[in-house]
Amino acid sequence: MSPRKSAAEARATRGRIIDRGIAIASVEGLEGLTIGRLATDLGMSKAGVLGHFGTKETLQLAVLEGASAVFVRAVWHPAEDAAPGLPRLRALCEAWIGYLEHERAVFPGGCLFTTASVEFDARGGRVRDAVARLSRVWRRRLAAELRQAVAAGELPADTDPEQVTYELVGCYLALNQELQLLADPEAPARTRRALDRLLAPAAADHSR
Amino acid sequence: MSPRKSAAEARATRGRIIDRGIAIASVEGLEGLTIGRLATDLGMSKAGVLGHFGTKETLQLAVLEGASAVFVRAVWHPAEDAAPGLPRLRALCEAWIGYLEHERAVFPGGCLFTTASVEFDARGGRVRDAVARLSRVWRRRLAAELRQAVAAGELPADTDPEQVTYELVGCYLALNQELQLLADPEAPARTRRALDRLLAPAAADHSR
DNA sequence: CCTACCGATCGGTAGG
DNA sequence: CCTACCGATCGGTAGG
Repeated sequence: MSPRKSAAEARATRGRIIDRGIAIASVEGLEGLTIGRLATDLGMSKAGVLGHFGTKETLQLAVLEGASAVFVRAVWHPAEDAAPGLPRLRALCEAWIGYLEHERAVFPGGCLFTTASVEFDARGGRVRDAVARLSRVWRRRLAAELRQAVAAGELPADTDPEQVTYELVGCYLALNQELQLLADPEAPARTRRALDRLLAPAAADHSR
Repeated sequence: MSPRKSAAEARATRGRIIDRGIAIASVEGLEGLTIGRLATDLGMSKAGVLGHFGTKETLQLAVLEGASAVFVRAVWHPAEDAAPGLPRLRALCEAWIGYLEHERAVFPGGCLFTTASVEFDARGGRVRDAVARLSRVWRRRLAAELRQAVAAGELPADTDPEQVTYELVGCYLALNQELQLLADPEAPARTRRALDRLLAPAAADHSR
């Protein structure tokens, strides 16, 4: 017997559903993502789409997980080769700008985490919990890298990692808004200027 | 004949619809705001609700306008008495924090403009245009006040008003996220620390 | 993976 | 402002 193709094919179909779901949810939100729309886009029946997930909530969680993988690939992986501390922080922040500016094919409506964060921030449920968890994980990553930069003497000793993390997140929320809502081409340059100040090396601290 | 009450009553009903609509849209978004939900909440029929607006889009625009009036009353009016320039900027920013932190009765799901901005940033149409316009008006207000503070020598002469406006907006987007999604009680304090740096008086520029 | 179907709800209209 | 209704679409199920 040749190996059954159905299991691998099912996995491939599931991947196609998730990729399309990410694109739709980026524009319409995770609630605006409907099973009927997915089925039409993919040339499938609604039951065929839903069969892979069972419920819409499970589909939403799978789409969120898929988007997380995209974020890791686009922002985290390119920075992994940089030295820990400030060099890696700068690499992460530059990749983060590129992710918001250029991943239009994957996220035509902008960063799905920003969309989902605002969409679910006043609700309960597993999707909201997953969004909050991903947000906390990313903030902890940034704070850990900031602590390492402080310990290495690359950032001023009185730097508050949580404070800088908060300001970094704010910069990227503003960048997403200027790119998506206001279509302002100067937004990436403004983000880089803000980063230059937030991540100014310790040696330059008293000179500005 | 006594003056007809119906016109005044109709206006009062319209106001009740908008107030309830703001609260619902703050949680569910302007698309998630449905005429049926509004009718149920207000003990009216769907046709009775829709009759005041004609279409859902007009209802959404009216709710947005109502939210704008709330924002002006909560953030702009309290700062009007402050002196132009840096004092008014600081008053605006402090009222802005209070607006996000305490207006839970009006906006149980957080700032409606943040919600609507993300919800419509990948769409076309009149609602998206209105959201973008309100966002631009507020940014211009902040930039004008910043220019005045620079001209008065209250902020360093090399301050870029658009740059600081961008960073201010980012701070408040991050504050909204930390309050709504992460329920972090330290968020207002972090915002104030960021403001102290962004709006540091010119005289203190070389001392930090 | 499909067809065929379910009750609920959507925005909106007719007519009063 | 109401009742009564429209076609479309929602998430989900039965049965294959």
